[in-house]
Amino acid sequence: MSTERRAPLDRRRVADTALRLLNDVGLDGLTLRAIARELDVKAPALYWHFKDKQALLDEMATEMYRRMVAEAALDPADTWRERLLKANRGLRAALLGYRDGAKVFSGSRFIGIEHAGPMEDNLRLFTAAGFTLPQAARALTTAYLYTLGFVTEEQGVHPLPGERREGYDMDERARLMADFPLSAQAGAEIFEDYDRHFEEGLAVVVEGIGVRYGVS
Amino acid sequence: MSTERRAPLDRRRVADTALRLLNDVGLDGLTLRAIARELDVKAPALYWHFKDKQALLDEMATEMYRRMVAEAALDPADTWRERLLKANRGLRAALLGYRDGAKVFSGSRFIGIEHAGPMEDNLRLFTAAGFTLPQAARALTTAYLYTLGFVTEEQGVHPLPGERREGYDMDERARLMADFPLSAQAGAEIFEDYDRHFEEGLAVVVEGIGVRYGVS
DNA sequence: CTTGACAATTTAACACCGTTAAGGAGACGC
DNA sequence: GCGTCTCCTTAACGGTGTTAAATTGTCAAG
Repeated sequence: MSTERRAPLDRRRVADTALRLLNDVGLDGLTLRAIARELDVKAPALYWHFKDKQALLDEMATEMYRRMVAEAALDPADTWRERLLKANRGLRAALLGYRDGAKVFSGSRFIGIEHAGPMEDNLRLFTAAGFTLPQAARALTTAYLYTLGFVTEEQGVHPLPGERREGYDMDERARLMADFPLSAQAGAEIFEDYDRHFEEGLAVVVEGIGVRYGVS
Repeated sequence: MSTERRAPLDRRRVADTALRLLNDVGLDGLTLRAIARELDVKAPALYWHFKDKQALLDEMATEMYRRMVAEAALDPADTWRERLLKANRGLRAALLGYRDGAKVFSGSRFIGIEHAGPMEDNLRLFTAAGFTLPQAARALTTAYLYTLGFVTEEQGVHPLPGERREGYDMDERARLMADFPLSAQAGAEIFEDYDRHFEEGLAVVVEGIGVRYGVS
């Protein structure tokens, strides 16, 4: 008689399912009822594991971070430049892995202290390379904020890699911009090849860090 | 008998009222019913002027932009460095002027082409300074994305200048971080003096642009 | 004047949302 | 066999964005 009882939920499993669902329905469609349905459970059951929806989103962001660090094995022999590039490329890739990933990430806070380990590694590497601690913190944060801003805008245009959001009619745009030739030309380029543009901006930031803090 | 009829609404007045209300109630509290109440009108009336709530938010973002450019009179004699600094300081100040300003701004799109004028000015100034057009576009965008990322995070901690959001208990943080001395020390500094940190990161970006594109 | 068209708004309703309160089923120690 | 604790369900509440239909005021044409 199939008295098999489903294993009880836990925070990680809920967050995992919610992250999977996120790619189908987006942040707007990510309702507690939809998540619960996916878990074969009713919505209020989630309140046993999370005090409110924000707590669930926090767990999701934390889970995203866990997967990110699990994927990018940091090489202790990295130069600070390599580390900065790898970390921010990895961050972008992780965020792009989920629809509205950047919004979820930047709208939430990590639970626990799991982020402190990699952070400590990075700070140690940077201070060893000649940065003072405040400089190291500023360098890492500045690059982090650039990446977050970049992906947030990117996902406004490309909800998932490959997909393009409606409302970006390039032909109409060109017509409206007739009186602004530079903007028209620049804009046409800006909305394409995000990979290259990300690298370009990241290189600018890295270069700026090296120059401003006198570290090579 | 006071047959005075209220002047009919228009998009700008609605956006203006909504922006004023935003500072009181935040993005979550900014409901159509609340905006309508403020305008002495019922919620569905707003649908005569906007096709949906996102269209209203787009108008709000556009209005924010209008006020920003109105405030920062651009000097055509600026060097590209001065222009980049002024523009991004102005952007940050404008976003900080509204609770959740960065979220509203980056979650919306401009209506019309009002942003093309200043953009054209900037591109002209940069190309005249020796940048190629793609370089100019990348330089401006990179700084813009840094600023947007910065203020987004900043407003996560300080909803309005001066106010501090709950849930950032620094003492408890210090205790949890006992095993990560560098992170603990860096974090303590990161969460303070946003003005200085913004300038620091912006200087890094500007410096990087100058070096990478070989313009001084 | 009356009539009709049009703009701007209200009233009423819908489906859905996050969240809470109360209770029930099963497992476990005493 | 009984109480306790965990985990979940059922039912409900107030609030949300949004739509359809009816209503009011304005103004031009006949």
